[in-house]
Amino acid sequence: MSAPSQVHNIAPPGKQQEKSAAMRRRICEGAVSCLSARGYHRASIKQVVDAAGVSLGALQHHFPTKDDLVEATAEFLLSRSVRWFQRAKLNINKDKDAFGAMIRRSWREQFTTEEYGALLEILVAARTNETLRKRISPTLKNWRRDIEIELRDLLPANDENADELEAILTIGRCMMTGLLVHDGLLGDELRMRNVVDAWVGLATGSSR
Amino acid sequence: MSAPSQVHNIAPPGKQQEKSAAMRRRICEGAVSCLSARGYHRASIKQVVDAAGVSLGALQHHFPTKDDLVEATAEFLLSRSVRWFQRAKLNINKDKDAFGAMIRRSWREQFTTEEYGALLEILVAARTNETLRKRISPTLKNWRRDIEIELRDLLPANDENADELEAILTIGRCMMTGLLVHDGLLGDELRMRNVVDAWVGLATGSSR
DNA sequence: TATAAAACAATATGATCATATTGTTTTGTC
DNA sequence: GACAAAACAATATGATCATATTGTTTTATA
Repeated sequence: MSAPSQVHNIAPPGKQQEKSAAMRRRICEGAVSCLSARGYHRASIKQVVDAAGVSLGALQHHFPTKDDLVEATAEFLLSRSVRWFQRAKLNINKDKDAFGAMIRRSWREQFTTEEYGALLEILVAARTNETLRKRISPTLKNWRRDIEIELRDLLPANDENADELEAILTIGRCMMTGLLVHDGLLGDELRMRNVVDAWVGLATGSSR
Repeated sequence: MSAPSQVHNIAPPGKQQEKSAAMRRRICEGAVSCLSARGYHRASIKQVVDAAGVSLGALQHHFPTKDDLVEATAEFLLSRSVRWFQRAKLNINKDKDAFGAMIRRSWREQFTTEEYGALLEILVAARTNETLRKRISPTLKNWRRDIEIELRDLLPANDENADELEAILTIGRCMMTGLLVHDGLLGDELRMRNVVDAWVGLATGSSR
C-alpha cells in the first residue's frame, strides 16, 4: 500500500511535458484550420499534418486515432471559448444593455470565426458518429454550463422563471449556430447582423 | 423560323420519363437515409446504391457526379418541405395561436426527421464546398422565400416593421436548426421542446 | 554515463472512395 | 421491325484514406 515514489508524479513539469503540450496545441490548431477550411469529410490526417507542419508519426504519437484528434480539438476549442467569455465579461459595461453588447460581440468574435466553423464541423459529425458523440458530450455539457454561468447575470433579473432565462441563452446560442448554417451559406453578413440585433431586441424586451 | 415539329416536345410523358423520374426519386430517398444515418462524409455512392437498391450504373446515369446527386437530393428535400408547409397551413386553426401551433408542429414533423438531418448534412457540407454551395444557393433562397410566404400571415399583424417579421421567422428557423446541432447531440428531447415553447412565447409576445 | 521510455519520423498496407470504361437491355420514332 | 438513344448494369482504375509498422532521436532518472 505504501507508495513513496508517488510524490514525484505530482509536479515534474520538465521539458518533455512542455514540448508535448506545445506539440498537441500545434496539432489541434492545424486541425482547426483544416476543419474550418475543408470540412470534416475532407480534413484528413494528412491535411492536418501538412497544416500543422509536423510529421505523421508525431501526430500519431499524441493522437493514435482520428477520433482522439477530433475529441482533443473539440476540448481545445471549447475551453478557449469559455476563457473568451470570462475575459469578455470583464470588459462589458454592466449598466446599459450588457446582454445585448455581449451577444453582438460574441457573434463577431466567437461565432463568425474559423474556430467556430471547426467546432460546427465536429458537432455535426458527432451527430452521426456514436463513438465521437459519447466522447465529446461531457465536454459539451460543461461548456454550456460554464458559458451560462458567465451570461446569466447580464440579463435583467427575471424573477419569473429560472428556466426561461436558461431558454433565452439556449435560443441565442442555437440561433447564431443556425444562422451560420443557413445564411452563412448565402454570405449575407449584413442580414445576419440584423437578425442578431433583432434577437437582442426580443430577448431584452426592448420592443415591449 | 418555322419549327413545326416542336409541338411534339411539349408533352410526350412516355414510359421512359416516368421510369426515369421514379428512379431519380428512389435514388434521392436512398441518399436521404444514408446522409441522415451516416453523415455526409461517410455517405458514399456505394452506400446510396445499396440503400436505394439500384445499380451503380443506374445512379451514375442519372447523377454523373456526387455533387449532382447531392444537389438533386437538396432540391428533392426542399421542395417537399415547401409542400409540407402549404399542406400544414390548411389544417391550422387560424384563430388562436396559429403561429405557435405551426412552429411546434414543424419542430415535430419537419425538423426532428431523417429528412432534415440529411438537409443539415448537405448545408454544412456546402459551407466548405464552393461548387456545391453555388449550386444549392438559389434553391435555398427560394425555399426560404416560399416558406416565409406561408408563415407570414400567421403572426399577429405587425405594422411596425416588415423586416422584424422576417427576422422572427429567420430566428425560429435558425434556432431550431442550432437546437438539433447542439442539444440534439445530447439527446434531451424534452429540453428541446421546452426551448421551442419558450421561443414561441417570446415571438408571440405572450410574456408581455 | 547507462538505460528505458517518451517523442518524433518515414514508409507500408489494406480498405474505401469517386468515377471511368465497357457492355447489355429497354424505349421511342420512323 | 429497324435503328438510335436512353436506361441500366458490371467491372476496372487510380487516388486517398486511416492506421500499422519499424526505425531514430531526445529526455528523464538512476
